[in-house]
Amino acid sequence: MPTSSRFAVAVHILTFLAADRKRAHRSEEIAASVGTNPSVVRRILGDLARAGLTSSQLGKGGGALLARGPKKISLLEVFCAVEDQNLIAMHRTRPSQSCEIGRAIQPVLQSMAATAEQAFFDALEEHSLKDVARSVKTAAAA
Amino acid sequence: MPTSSRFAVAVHILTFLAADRKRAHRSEEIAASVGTNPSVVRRILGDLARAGLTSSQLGKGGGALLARGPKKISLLEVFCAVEDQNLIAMHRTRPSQSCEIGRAIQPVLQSMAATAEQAFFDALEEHSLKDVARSVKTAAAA
DNA sequence: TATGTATGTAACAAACCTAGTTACACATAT
DNA sequence: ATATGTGTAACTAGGTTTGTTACATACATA
Repeated sequence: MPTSSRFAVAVHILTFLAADRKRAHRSEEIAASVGTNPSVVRRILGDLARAGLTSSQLGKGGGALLARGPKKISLLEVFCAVEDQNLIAMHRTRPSQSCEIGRAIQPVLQSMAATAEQAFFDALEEHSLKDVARSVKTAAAA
Repeated sequence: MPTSSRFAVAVHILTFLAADRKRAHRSEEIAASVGTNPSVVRRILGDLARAGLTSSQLGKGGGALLARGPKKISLLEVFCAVEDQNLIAMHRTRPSQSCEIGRAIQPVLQSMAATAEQAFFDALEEHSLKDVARSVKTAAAA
């Protein structure tokens, strides 16, 4: 169950920045494209900056900039910057420790979940922001 | 972000059933192992039964049973039975349709998300309930 | 240096989802 | 008939996400 849309918004923001790297873009400008509030954009830009994917300039003419070329930004990096990396959650309550299954199930599940999560991450790593930007441009031209 | 623990609970329930297929197990008995309320177990058993993974018997001596051998139940089936299959959510609000990026980003993202989700599913499919049951038994013996 | 601009972040509300709880109708074995 | 156990609805409490507002701070520029 996908509860957060932060990854989608983050990729949108980065694609927006990638489309014109000549100047900084204000959160207000980006928010208009995303269809949300500038503050929401700044919140996510905060995560992206902390992950080293963007930088920001204050004051007049300021805004957000891509910190490196879109070819060098993978979707995995974006995902890790803004989303919880646990795709599979364990029990909310602790299983009975007096039951053999209750005692042993979580580590077993964790390790199997880890292989699936790793496969997911590996696939995300295959796509770069450049790929997204290119596909968007192609779709827009059609 | 993993908001639901249904998959973990479902696997726990099925592992419990797999450990003793000779008789039906009551939701109360299973709930004690999981550490939750019998009604929560019955709710998830309902999903599992709808997916054809378990069956239930009413009345005295009743309870839940595995509908087939644990070797023939993959974790992917369990996941699909109880969880939303979209690991990556799109924007909550609709992006600006007057912006090229806003118009094109979602299908592009969807298709890239689909490859990552597929990789996740493929990995889950590699593990059967039997694998889980075996690992749990091994861990319990140690 | 003063001014205007844009960010970063906190605080709060609204909407939504999950899991726990209770209750009860219905099916089934004995 | 009776006791047992499921299936499901309804409700609550708790947590999370996003939208919104507000404001201190940093920076460019005149």
